[in-house]
Formats: sequence, C-alpha cells, structure tokens
Amino acid sequence: MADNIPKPPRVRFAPSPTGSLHVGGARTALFCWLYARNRGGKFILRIEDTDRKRSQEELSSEIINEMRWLGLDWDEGPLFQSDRFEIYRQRALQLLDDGRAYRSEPDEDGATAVIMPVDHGDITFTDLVYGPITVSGSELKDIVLLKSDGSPAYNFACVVDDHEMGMTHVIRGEDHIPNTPKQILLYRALGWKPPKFAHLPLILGEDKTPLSKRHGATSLRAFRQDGFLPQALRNYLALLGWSPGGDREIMDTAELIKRFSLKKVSRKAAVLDYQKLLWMNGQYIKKSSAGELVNALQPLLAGTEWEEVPRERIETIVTLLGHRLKSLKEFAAQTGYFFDRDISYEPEAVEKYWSGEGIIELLRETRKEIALLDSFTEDDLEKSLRGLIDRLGIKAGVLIHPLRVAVTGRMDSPGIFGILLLLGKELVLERIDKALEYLHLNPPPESK
RNA sequence: GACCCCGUCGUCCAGCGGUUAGGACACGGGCCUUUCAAGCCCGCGACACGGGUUCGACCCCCGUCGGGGUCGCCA
Repeated sequence: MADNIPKPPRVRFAPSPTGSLHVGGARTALFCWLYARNRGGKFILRIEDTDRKRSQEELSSEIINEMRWLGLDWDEGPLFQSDRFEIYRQRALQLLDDGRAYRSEPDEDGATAVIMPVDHGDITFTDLVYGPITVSGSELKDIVLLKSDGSPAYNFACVVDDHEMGMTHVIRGEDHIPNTPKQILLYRALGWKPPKFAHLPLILGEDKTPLSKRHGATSLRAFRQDGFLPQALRNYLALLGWSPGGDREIMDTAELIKRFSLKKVSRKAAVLDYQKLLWMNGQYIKKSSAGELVNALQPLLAGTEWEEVPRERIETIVTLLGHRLKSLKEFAAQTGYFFDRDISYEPEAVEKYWSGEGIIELLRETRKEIALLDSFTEDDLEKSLRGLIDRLGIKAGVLIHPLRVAVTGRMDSPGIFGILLLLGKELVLERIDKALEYLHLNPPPESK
C-alpha cells in the first residue's frame, strides 16, 4: 500500500523572528536538515511571523543569514506566514461553515475570534523520538484558530502550512509536545492526514536550566563572532542529543548526513559544554588549510587593524600559529606583536624570564649575534642562536625565553625562530634594544 | 497544582539481560619540548533510590525521589 512506500520526506524549520537564532534553534534546524538530506528529501525554511507586534524584519534576515553561515541550505523558502493570512482565513471560515468552529463573544470593539471546540476523547500519537504519547482531550482548552484581529493563532497557521506545504515530518523542540495533540485535532477537523512528529530534547546551560539569554552569548551570531567554524558547530551540535552509536565523534558533514537517524536521538536534555565545543573547534582548525582559515577569519578582522594587513601575511601568521588556536577569535589576541609598534611586557613574563643580572649581557650577546646575520632565514637564525647557546654553555631555554619576552612581550608564543623571521631583522633588533632600555630603567632584582 | 517527558562518570555520548560498564571534553600526573599549545601515555570518575520479574539486571515492570516541559487570542 502506498503508505508503506517510503517517499522522500519534506521537513521544515520554522523559526519565529522574535529573537535571534540561538543554538537550540540551530540544533533543531540541523536535525531537520540532516534528516532531509539523509533521506534524500526536501528541507523548507518557513518564517513564522504571524505576531506582527513581536516579529522584526531584521531578525528574519539575521536568521536567514545565520542559516546560510551554518551551511544549512534549504530547497524551498523562505516562506513567510505573514504572506499567507488569507489562506488561514479561508480555512477558518471553512471550519466555521462546517460547524466545527464557533465565534467567540465579541470584544469591546465587536471583534471575534474563531475557535474550535475540543471533545474529551483521548488523542494518541507516536513520536518518532519519544514513542507513543497519549493525552486526554479533557486536558485541552478549545483551540483558537483566528485571533480577533484576524491573524491566525500559532497552532492553526502551523497545521495549515504543514499540510499545504506537504510536510511529511515535523521535527521540533520538546517544548512543542503539548501542542501536538491540539494540532492533531486540527488535522482531523480539516480532514487531513497528520505528518509524523519527532520532538527533540532541550539544550541546557551549565546550570542545567534551559538555555537563554542568561547564559550569555547563545545566539548563532555570537558563536560566529567568537570564531567558531560552521563545520565544527555542526559536528558539535549534532552530538547534542544524537550519536551514531559507538565512539564516533569527529565527523564531517557528509558523514553526519550519512549516519543521521531519528531513531538514535536521545530523549534527555543535554547541557551545552562550551569547553568541548572549543576543543572540537580546535580540531577543525587543525584540519583546515591556512587559506580556509583566512577566509573564515577575514570577516572577524573587518574593522580592526588587521584589515590593512595583506592576505599573504595573515596567512603566514596563521600558519605559524598552527595548532594552537581553539577559536579564530584568539588570533588577534595572540598576535598583536606582529605590528610595528611598541609592545608591552606581561608582568609575569618579566618576572620569570628577565630576572638575574646576566640577563642584560645575554640579550646584548643575542643582539650582536642576530645583527651579524646577513641571511635572515629561519634556519640561519636557529643555527646562529644555537651556536651562541653552545658557546655560552647554557640551555636553549635560558636564551630563548628572555628573547621571546623581548620580541613578543609574552610568556608564550609559537616557535621563536619563526617569529623572528616574520618580525624581520630590523624590528627584532629594535625590540631587543627596547628591552635593554627597559632593563636599564628597571634593573632586574638580584636573583638566587 | 494538573497533564506530559526525562534520570549511566562533573559534562556529552556508547552499552539495552551475562561487560573489569566503553569513548570524548574537563580534571590530575607523566612523556615530548625553547614557552604555550598540539600530540602520546597513565589516572580520577557513573548505572538516583526501593521493590519486583529472571539462574542472572544499567538494561524489563511498579513505586519513590529528583529534574524539566506545557497549561496565552506568544510562537
């Protein structure tokens, strides 16, 4: 029978533009998208902007942009419910004509809402994630179809659209479970076959309460601006409430699509672990080429001093930073010393690596050694400085750490020789001079 | 309060009748190393509780406790 032949599903994501797209919504969108892609179906984007007071156009476009950024491409839409009020009205009128709905008492202005009465029988549906759920109709209040201002109420618009747009699966947050019996009643009244329903567990903050503004930056925009890669976010979010079974974790999007199944979706709310997301982002940063990273980085650099820096130079620095970035946002924070200007010294670094009287002499010798170089390559630098280290009979770190502080001002940095190279001879010598100057003004305390 | 849902390491997930209960993040220790990372190795750490069912329960049933969701002419 036709019902048993699996048809390609049609799945929609239906955000409401009353707020930014947050990670919870993004996770729902991702699961809808993964399901559609896994089954060779269609993914539809629908904007639920029936509440004119609370909906904002800017938020619609922000949501659409963030969906694009996350890489969740849709096959149809974006469709706006605000364009479809006439359709809802017609359907409501039809139910009125059929005697399946009634008009409310008029309000002060004489306006009436259209409402559908609910009878008391049980309503059962089989959720693809939660299994069978039964609710007694006696628990339900009558369902508003059209509000007295003529706009459709959520459940009604949702049902009309899901049917008219041919949705086979409704995948949404667990908070919609209580809406489902009401919607099923609407399908019945309209003589339509309901789609399959699948509800997704909630995403919680560290304090185990549902993710909200209180938890800080939870909008997708914030994650983008914090330097997360969309593919890392997709991977991490996919694992929040779903797993392919076994120990697979790092999965590219193709694998996610291939393995995704609603059967493996968890019923338990999940706490978003920012640390693990950061770690995963680092994994993806490591897998990316410098070119890809610069592409992702550039929007974050707009409006900063880096905007003027040639792409090739940024790419070189990104390469040098290599594996030590967990988010793109760290880039600018860790590389200020590449600009030709005075640097400040981290107090800790000064205290730890510029103590003891020998330090001044050591930096002088180092300067002399570098000044002598006429070929300024990473190899030459290493050879010459290691030569000095040998002659002085010291450990490499004894020279390298103070030098690092002199040229970067920091406790930590990528490999020193690469940094010297990128800084260039002139700036390196200048920085060492500045360091010596500083040390004359602020003599290191007697050490041990 | 009513209705519905959930309950494995701190966190995310495996395991679903017989396992030394597995992996990842975090945490602690070690190795490597010019620092910080990365990487590698080791460690810490959980089946909410109580009854059943069963030769045998994390896995099945019931209850308790705990947590969450919803009860709008918001979506």
